[in-house]
Amino acid sequence: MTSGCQKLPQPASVATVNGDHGKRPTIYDVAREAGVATSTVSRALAKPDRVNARTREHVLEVAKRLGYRTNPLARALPSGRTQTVALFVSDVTNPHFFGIIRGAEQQTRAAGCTLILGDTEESPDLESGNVERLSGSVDGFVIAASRMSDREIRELAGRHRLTLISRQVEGVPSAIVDHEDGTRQIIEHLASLGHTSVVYLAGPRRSWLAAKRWQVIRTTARQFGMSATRLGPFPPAVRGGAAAADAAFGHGATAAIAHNDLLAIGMLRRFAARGLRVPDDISVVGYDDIFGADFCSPPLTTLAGQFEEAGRLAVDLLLGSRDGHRRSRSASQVVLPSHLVIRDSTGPAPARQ
Amino acid sequence: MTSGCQKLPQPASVATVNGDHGKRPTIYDVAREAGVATSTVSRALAKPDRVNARTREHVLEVAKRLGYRTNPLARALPSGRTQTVALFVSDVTNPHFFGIIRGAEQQTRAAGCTLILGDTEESPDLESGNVERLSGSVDGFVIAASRMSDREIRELAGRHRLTLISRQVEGVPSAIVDHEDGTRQIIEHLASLGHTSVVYLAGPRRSWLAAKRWQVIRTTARQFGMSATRLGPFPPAVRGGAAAADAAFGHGATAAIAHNDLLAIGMLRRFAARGLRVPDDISVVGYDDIFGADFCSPPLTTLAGQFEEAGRLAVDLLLGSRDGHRRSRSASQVVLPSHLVIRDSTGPAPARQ
DNA sequence: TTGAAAGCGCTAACAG
DNA sequence: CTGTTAGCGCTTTCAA
Repeated sequence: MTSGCQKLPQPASVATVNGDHGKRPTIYDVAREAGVATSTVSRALAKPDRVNARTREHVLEVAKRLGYRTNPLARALPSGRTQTVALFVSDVTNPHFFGIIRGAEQQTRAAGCTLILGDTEESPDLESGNVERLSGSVDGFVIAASRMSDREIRELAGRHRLTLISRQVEGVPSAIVDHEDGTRQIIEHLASLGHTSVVYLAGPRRSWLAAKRWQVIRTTARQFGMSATRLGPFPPAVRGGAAAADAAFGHGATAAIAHNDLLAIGMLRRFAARGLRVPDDISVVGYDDIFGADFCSPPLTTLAGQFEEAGRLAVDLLLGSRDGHRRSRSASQVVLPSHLVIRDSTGPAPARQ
Repeated sequence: MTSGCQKLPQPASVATVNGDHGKRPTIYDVAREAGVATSTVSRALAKPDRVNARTREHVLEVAKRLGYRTNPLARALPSGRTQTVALFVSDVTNPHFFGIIRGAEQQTRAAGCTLILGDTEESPDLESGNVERLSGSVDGFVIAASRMSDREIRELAGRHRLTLISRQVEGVPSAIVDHEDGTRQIIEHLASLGHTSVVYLAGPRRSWLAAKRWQVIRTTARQFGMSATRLGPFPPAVRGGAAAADAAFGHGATAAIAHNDLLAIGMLRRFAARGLRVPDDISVVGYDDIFGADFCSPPLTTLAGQFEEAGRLAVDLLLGSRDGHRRSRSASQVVLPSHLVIRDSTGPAPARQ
């Protein structure tokens, strides 16, 4: 199973290009060439101000001449600091994570570190398994839309540096987009259009977001005198849309809130295929404002948020650049604003027949 | 600049959870506890068949009891093998790369390795810079849609293990989707619809694909008695579509081939905004069949390919699992089949006025 | 300010 | 089959 990574033929022309017998020069080579001790080379490279200016210049010059490149592994061994951060998402092909990935990548790079990306395929076991596997080669973890239980997360956070995206667990730093307030906005929007009955097409059973959203939909709907029903769970992907659409239609609601845009887009397609008009017959709302939400038919009303910023923040929290000073008792739980983007998939409730 | 990754506060309750003073047990701990030498522990872990069955059992049992986890850094230092592969894409937010990323991730994991993802932002310098930076922490590189020159790539391939996706360079292993034949299919399709004049909305100047495609469009169009014009370059993103659409319309062609689906979708939107009908007034074709190509308006005719497989293959080629035996003189250059997906954005050429 | 030397945790000869 | 002993390349006391 792990055999694939064993035999690695050398690059074709290694000897041709690299003069030094194909081996990278080490600080020993530099030290010898420069006539100083290895520790001096190490200092000149890592903490330039703790070395005489002239020797530093000299060492650096020699290092450059020899084409010296510091070996990150060797550097990491004593310190344990790998300058690497791992990001796990539940599905790399879900456009929802694009912004998160991009933001995390940017911030990681800005901090001089490297990002490792993992796909956990909606599986809590793959999440914890990956953490264990990479623990040791990574300085910390960012988990987006974790499917683990609060207990598992807290346990993991106790043993590893860990921050969360789109998930809140007490005592664990996190960055989320305000979907509670956002969900309220959705209900208000639907209420203002005269809808009195709404269904929520739920996401995965283990999704914390799905639970939270349903909770807010339920209580807010009640405030507005609307009936609310939860259907599902459905896979949070376009392919889940057919079943979701049929369920929503079967229920007879005039408005449907899908767990995410992928599901909503899938529903749109199914409605079209069945000859139902959106929003005339039924209104549809999604979450995330993903790529495509603006050009599907009809363009989707959806809750947008700063997910790229969430990615950046999560990395910041992990590396301590932002919350470093005020490390209060409770871990920082950042909530980013969200706003409802109203497009054409929502409209006035159809007149009661 | 690299300060962000320095100070890393320990996880909150490390002492609470971890009995051993918060330090991970090493093979020394296991060896002492098991009453054997460290080398025996090492063997029991790494090459189980080179150790007495009973001692192995014992060692493994002790290791588990102590919660031993092998330190990948320490393991990698002597061997230089990090069990890690880096994948660079020119833009992480381009859905085109989803399949590639997913395929590469899968195959890497299947080989017991870990994938590092990098965004090179369309910059050849970032590509080579990233390679240099990660060289040493990675066993090899996969670069998708490289913007480097052939010379640079060859030079890099000489010093590092490297495979390419969507790019062919002599002597460097690669996996591409057959866009030459695919482009031919596109032209044939347009010709069969009666189009006699086609424009190619070109991708980035440094894009090898863009150059290749134009070349095939040009020669094939001639064979079919069509006129072909290249316009651009345009940014290969939705936002590039407005300029591309205007240019295509201004040119007066009845068919437009966009460098990729992102650009094509952007064009579709611009045409709609300007009141032009697709395909009645102008036909539009894209490349990649990305997420969204099937539900934009109108759904896009585009060239589809097995990009996920390309991702898998590139990793395979890198790790040597597939081409290991037949390491012939010329590096393997795999070409995957492509096929034209005909949707509603192409139609009969408008009658000549 | 610089050098000598002892590791970081694991692997790989080389003996036994 | 198992133990001893060097390293891998870099950092880091501790002296000088």
